[in-house]
Amino acid sequence: MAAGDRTTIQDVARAAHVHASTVSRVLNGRPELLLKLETRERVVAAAARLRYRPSVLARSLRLRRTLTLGMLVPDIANPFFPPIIKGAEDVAHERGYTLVLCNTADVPEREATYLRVLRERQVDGALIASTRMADATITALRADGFPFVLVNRTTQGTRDLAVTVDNRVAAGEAIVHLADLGHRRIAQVAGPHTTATGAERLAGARKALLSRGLDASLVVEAEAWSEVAGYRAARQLLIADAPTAIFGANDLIALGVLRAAREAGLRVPGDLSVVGFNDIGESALIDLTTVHVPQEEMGAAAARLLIGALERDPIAERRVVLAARMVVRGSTAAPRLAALEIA
Amino acid sequence: MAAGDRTTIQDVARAAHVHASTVSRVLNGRPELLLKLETRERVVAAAARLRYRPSVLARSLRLRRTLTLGMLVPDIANPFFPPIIKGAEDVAHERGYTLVLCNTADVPEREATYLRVLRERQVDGALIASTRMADATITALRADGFPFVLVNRTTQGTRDLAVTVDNRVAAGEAIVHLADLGHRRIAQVAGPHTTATGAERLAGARKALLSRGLDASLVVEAEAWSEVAGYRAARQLLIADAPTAIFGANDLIALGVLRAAREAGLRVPGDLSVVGFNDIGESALIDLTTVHVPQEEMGAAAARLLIGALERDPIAERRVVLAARMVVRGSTAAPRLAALEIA
DNA sequence: TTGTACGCGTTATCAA
DNA sequence: TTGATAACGCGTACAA
Repeated sequence: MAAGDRTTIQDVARAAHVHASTVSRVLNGRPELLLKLETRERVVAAAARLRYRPSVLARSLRLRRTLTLGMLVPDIANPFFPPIIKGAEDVAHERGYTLVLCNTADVPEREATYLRVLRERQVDGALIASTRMADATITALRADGFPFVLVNRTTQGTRDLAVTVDNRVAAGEAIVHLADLGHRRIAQVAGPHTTATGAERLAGARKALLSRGLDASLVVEAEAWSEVAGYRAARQLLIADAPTAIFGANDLIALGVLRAAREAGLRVPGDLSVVGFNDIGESALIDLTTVHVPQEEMGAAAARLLIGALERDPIAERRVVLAARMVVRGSTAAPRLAALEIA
Repeated sequence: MAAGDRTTIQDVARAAHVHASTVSRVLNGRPELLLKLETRERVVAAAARLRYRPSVLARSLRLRRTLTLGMLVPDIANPFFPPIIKGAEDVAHERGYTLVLCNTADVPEREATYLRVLRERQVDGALIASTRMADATITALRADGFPFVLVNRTTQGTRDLAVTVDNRVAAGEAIVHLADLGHRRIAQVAGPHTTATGAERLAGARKALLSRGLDASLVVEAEAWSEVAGYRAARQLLIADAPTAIFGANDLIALGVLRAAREAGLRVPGDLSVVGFNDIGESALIDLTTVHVPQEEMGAAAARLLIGALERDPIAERRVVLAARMVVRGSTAAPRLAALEIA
C-alpha cells in the first residue's frame, strides 16, 4: 500500500457500482445530504472492504488546505521546548491537524529555509517559538498574510498573535523574593538583549531592584540562552565583590551559574542564592528556585489560537498571557551575615 | 500567499512566454536536458520575479512520494526522546525530508490513529520509537510493505530495519561495575517485560549476576519507563534486607530509585549505589552513573537507514547497533562494610 | 529544443 | 437522488 497499489476513490466507486462523486458524498458529505440509505450502505461497505484511505494529498490540493501546522523551535533538545511541543501536538491532533517539526538550531538561514519549506508544503499556519527570529522575517510573514502564532515571544508594536507570560512582572517577583531574603547585592545574568524575552526580563528585574533601592547595574549578558553561556557570564560575576544572589534569565543560564559557583567554591544557597526562570524538568531535580512557566499549556494555547484563527473568522483574542508564579526551592536562602557585611 | 493567490507554474510560464512544461523542465530537469540557455534564463528570471514556489502537494501527488517521514515517539516530554528526534530531524532536513511528529502517549489507540494518519498523508516512511507498540501492529505495517525503521527497539525474529544498542551487553556491564565495587546484593528495577528493551536489559543483567555467582532474583518490575514507576518499584525493594546496589533499567527509573532512597533515609552512594541506563541530560546533573546511549546518533542513524531504504534499491544494512558505554559518576561507590556484612 | 496531452486522487458544481 | 465534468498544480511521454 506504500507504493503504487493504493486503493482510490475510483476503486470504491466501481466496487459499489456508483460514481466516484457519490463515494465522496457518502464519505464526507453532511449526513443530511439526501442519499438513499441503500446506496450509502453499499459505498460504506465497499470502502471498508477495500480498506479505502482517502489521499490527504489530493484532498488538500483540491481543498486548498492541508490541516498541517508548522512548529518552529530553536532546539528540541533544549528542555524548555518539548513540553511546549507536546501541548501543541495534543491540541493539533485533537482537532485533526498534524504537526511538522522544524528545528531551526537558531540559525537564521535555517529558519528561512524552513519557512520556505513550510509554505511550499502549504501548511495552514505556523507556531513560532524561535526567540531569535528577526522581526523582519516575521514582518514578511505578516505582509504575506501567512497565519502564525508566536510562542513565548512577542514582536514590537504589532498585533501578532502570541502566547506569553508576563516576563517583566515575573522577573520582578524573582528579584523581590531575593530582596526579601535580605540580599542587597543581586546580580543578573541576562538573556541576549536581541531577544524580546531577554529585554523584558532584564527590564522587569531592573525595575524591581530600583524600587527596592538596590544597585541594578550588576548585569552580565549571556550570549545565548544556554548553560554554557550562563556559566561564562557567571564567571565574570563571581570574582571580586561578588553578589550574594544571582538571577539567571532562564533555567539553563541558572544551571551555568550553579556550575560556576561550584567551581568557585561557593555553596548554594549558603554563599550564593540562585534563581532561574521557566521551571524546566531539571530544576526540580537540582532544587532550583525559579519562575514556573506552564510550558505545555503554552503550547496548547498557541495551537488553539492558531487553529481558531484558521477556522473561525473573527479572532477571539490576539494575545494570551499565561500566569507565571515563583517556585521556591533550596537554591535560595537568607545570605550569610558575612556576605551581607561585605555589601 | 497563504490563501488562493498562489503563483503557479502557469503564471511563470505566461510571464516567460513558454509552456508550463518548459518551466518544469528548467526548474527540475537534469542540467543536461538540452534547453536553450536563453529560455532557461528567461524562466528562471520570471520565477524569481514572481517568487514562484512550487506546490509540494501537487508534486507529491504526481510523483507519488511526499518527502515526508513520520516520527512516532511515546512521549516528547520524556528527555530520552528529544535528542533522538533532533538527530533524525537533522538528517531528514539535510536530505530534503520533512518530519511529522507523532506523540503516541503510549496509547495503542493513538498509535493506530497516527499510523492511519501517516498513511493517509502518504508519508514515505516512519521512524518508530514507541517501545510499547505491539508486534502485531508492526507486522501489519510490514505486510503492507510500508517502510519503517525501529528506534531503540526490535521485533522478534524479523528482519525489520532497526537501530539499537546492545542492551544485554550494556546491562551486563552495569552489573559488573557494581560487582567490581564489592556489591553482593544487587537488585534490579526492570523495565516493563512487555517491551523488548525491558526483557533484554533484564536478561543481560541476570546473566552477569549469575556469572558472578550472585543472586539474580532481586528484581522488581516497573510498570512503565517512568520516574514514578521506578519510585514505586524501589519502595518494594528498600524494605527489609535491602540491596546495597540497584540497577534501574533506565535513567527515569533510576531517578525514582533515588527518590525512594532519599525518602528511606539512605545515602547514595554511601548506603546504596545506583546505576541507570541511557544517560539523559538529567543524569549528569545529578551525578548518576549510567550507560551512555548516543541518542542523537541513534535518531540520525535511523533516519539515514530509512531514507537509504527509500532511495536506494539494495538495502545496505538491516540493523545498526550503536556502542553504549558506561559513564561512571558519583551515584556508585564501594558499599559500606556494614552493608556488605548483612549480605 | 519546446509544446501537447494526460493523469496523479479529490471534491464542488451543475445537470439530469 | 445520483452522474458527469472540471479544476486543484505539477511532471512526463510523446509529438513536433
